[in-house]
Amino acid sequence: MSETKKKGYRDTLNLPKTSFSMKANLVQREPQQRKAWAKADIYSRILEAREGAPAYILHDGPPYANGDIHMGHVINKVLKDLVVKYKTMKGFRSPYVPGWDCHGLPIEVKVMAELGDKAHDMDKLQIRKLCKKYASKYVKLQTKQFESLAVFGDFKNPYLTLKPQYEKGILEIFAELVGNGLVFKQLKPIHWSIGCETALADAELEYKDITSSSIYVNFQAEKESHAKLRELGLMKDDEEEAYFMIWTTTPWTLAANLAIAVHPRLEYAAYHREWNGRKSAIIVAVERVQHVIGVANWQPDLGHIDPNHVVEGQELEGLRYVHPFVEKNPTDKDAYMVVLAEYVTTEDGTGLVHTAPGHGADDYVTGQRNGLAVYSPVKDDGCYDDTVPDWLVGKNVLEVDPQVNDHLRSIGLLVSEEKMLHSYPHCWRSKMPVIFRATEQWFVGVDREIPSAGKSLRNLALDQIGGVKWIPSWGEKRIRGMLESRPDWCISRQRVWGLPIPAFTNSQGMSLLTAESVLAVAKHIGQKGSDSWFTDSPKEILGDDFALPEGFSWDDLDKEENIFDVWFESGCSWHSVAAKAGWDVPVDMYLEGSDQHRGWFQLSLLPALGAIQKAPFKAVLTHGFTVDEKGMKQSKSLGNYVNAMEEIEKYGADILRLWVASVNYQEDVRCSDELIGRLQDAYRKIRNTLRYLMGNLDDFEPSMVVAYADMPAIDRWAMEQCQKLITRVIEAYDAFAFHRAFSLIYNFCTVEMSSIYMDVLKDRLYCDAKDSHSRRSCQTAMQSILDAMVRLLAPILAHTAEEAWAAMKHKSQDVESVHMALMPAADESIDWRSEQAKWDRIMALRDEVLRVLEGLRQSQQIASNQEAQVSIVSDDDELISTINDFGIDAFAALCIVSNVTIRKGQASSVTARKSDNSKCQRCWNYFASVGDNAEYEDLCQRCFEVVNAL
RNA sequence: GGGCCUGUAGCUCAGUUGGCCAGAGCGCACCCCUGAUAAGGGUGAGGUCGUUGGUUCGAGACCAACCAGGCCCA
Repeated sequence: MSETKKKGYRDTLNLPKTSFSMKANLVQREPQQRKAWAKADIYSRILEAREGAPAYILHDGPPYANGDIHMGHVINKVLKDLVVKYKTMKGFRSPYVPGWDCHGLPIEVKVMAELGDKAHDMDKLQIRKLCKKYASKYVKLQTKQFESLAVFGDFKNPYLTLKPQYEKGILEIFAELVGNGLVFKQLKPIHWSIGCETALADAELEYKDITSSSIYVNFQAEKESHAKLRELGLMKDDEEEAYFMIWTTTPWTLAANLAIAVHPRLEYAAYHREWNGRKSAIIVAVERVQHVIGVANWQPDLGHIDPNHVVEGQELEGLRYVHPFVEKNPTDKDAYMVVLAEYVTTEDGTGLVHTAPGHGADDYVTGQRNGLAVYSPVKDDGCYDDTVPDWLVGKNVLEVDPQVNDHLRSIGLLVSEEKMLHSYPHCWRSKMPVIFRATEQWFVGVDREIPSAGKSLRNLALDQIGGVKWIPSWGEKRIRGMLESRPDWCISRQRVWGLPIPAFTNSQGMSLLTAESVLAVAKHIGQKGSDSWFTDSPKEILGDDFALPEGFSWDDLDKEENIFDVWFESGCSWHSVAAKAGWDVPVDMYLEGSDQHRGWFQLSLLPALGAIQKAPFKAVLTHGFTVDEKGMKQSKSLGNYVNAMEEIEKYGADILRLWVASVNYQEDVRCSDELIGRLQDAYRKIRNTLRYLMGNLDDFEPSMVVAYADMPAIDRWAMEQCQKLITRVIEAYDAFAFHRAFSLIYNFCTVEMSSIYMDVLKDRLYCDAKDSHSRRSCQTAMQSILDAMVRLLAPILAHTAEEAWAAMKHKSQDVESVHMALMPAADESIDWRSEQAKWDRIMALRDEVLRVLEGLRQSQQIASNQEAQVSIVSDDDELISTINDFGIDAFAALCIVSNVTIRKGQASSVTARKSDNSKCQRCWNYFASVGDNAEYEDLCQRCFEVVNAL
């Protein structure tokens, strides 16, 4: 036999042939695909294809229009796109309108920083114009970046919170809240950013560790309270001076101290001490005495408490003290007395809490309860006003602690000073520590009853979140906790880049803010945009025909200078976007990172409940954050930051999409270049599986289909596995468990297809006659599997599935894009469930055979499995009949060996050895029939027949 | 400090209401094929199930504490 003749048989084989290349070249190929999609306006075409179909609305939460996208955006947008693409393929009309949050501090701060000193010469409108330009720039940039991930959506008409029509929608909702009596103005301590000179929302705070001055200060009891103190046994001696000792980490707030709070049921006592000839009785909580002695560094033998004179806090109520350095009460209300508060603890401090109602949330509540003023002697810039002692006037409160401490020390009231490291809120933009400061702010009250609902916002929210589907389910617990404890929503900001709060005031300080006035403003701003608030007169804004309420006149009307919290703006998107697009509210799904329980989810819920008494969403899906490969927070400064665009440009969008689909997004997602790069292996396996299927279907036509019942058993097995795959993957998609869908498909490619079916099939596909029943049978199975797989993969591998769909010669549906196709449905007539046990036995025996063959290979007795013949002895009748039913030759083919025998015996065993037969030079099997035909003595009978017929 | 969440092989994931020696795929090591070839196949080695207690006849699964990490808040 000459070499040339040997090689000659190659041409008689049916080898794979396909235009679907093995190399993906994603980085080059994907942009072309996207260009083609854009040209065909795929997004619109898909929606047209679903005209009249039931809707599934995933309403986009607007990212902030600032900076390049990061891995968090990638996860978020890809997950959204997976949902939309899947629901579309399930037959829903699923429009996706992306949005951007365009107003707000980050942009304004950035613009101001870029302007530097020039900012002083510019008016609000000029600055707003630059802000708009800035936001628009990033909307454009991020649009490109999102589109490069193959996210399908109406990127030509996104929703932007700065658009007049969007702004109008916000004001319409605001009008509802005003009409329901939920909006009010109040002097209240709020988080104030000195750096940005504005109030901050909770969501705008970042907690960082800082070192503060922790001081213990004696407040001297007033003389008029001595009698009561003696009565309580807290003062014993006429020569004694009595003190209340407080502890604070914000010495600068002492200037605004108006009271001392004690817990009504905690025990307090006087610590009697004599030092330098002076006697003092220092009142502290009993539990804190030892601690105080420690920090004050007092010699224990110089003092004591009297265990017979321990009193409850409530007995101290009303006792008065002298402010350590403010000579005269600067407020018009009572001050400088002991009050009661439940929140006082003995975890730290002295059990007596310095209370400044203008500088703390708890303090404010306590102050209100006790008739104290909301005194906040700090100006916008963080400096004291002139109501404080001269030595403090004009000083910056963030720098003044040492001076306050020195002063207290000089007058002998500072007991102890130490440094303490603790977590403290900072402004997310200026990065400076935030202070609590009382200012006039607009609020949405969460505990005010809505007349039509008979419930407060808080109660409505708590009632309704149970009706929302939270994915994962603990989302409900999380938002419930937040709703239970959240304060009134401070919606005003003292900045320029945003939507103005549409209120007017007159010179008497009366506010004009009614549902009607807000709607009038809404109409104006809807036409002219929010810039018009700054340019137009109240009359122009409200309209000539607006009837001013009593007490107001056109010549005495000023426009409010505050703008809305951006969260209020984005929180109205369900109305400004969803409702206005004609979608049913509540929409089907909101999908964001888990931080949005406090952010967008909650701050969309509240306006919706306030306006329409309904939650804006039926389901809320949350995902975790990206962390580095060790599970640590990612940050640029730590150097564990993954640049999203670099990853996309390096690997291609489908790899990133595959990565997103492969991880369990409910937890934090570990992310690094290496981790993403590993998905290339999975991608290649999947791609090659598709390629192999396509390669062997080149000559297959729908007319050649073989009925399931007429198929050889192994083909039926493949069909069964395919139905199982479809069933499981659809289940996974329906549960939004994309990582399960991924792993099912990937394992199917690796095990059922590559390792088993496609390997086993080679002999039939390549060597059987081209149009033989056996070949057409497995091609039928392969066609069916390919068609199902491409569609199951389409939401994830958006580009690759499209490429495959285009390369397929035949497909189940006549649609131009795989993304318009419908998801496959399992064929219920194929009962894979009851066949499973049988196949498990067969495959287990196959595994055993393969192990034995590996032994032969290791000892160099065989190279390929085809060289072997196998003998199986079993004591298991059921197994023997299972194999015989399957067919002993079919089982040999399944193991890719040339011959298998099976017989009953006492002890079970699998043995193998090199075949006695000669090798067929065409199919490489070692069959007994090789040499039977004189014309082709190097062929087996099957190959002889095939070759002879050519 | 509080609320919510997470911690199973190097990686990504399974482990139903507690019950046989803890699974898969990838990766890795070794081997084979060269008619899926910048492919394909086989075998194998990898785990104190974060730690420590407890409940139970029996716990990766239940409880507690702790450790590590994340988000949100104070």
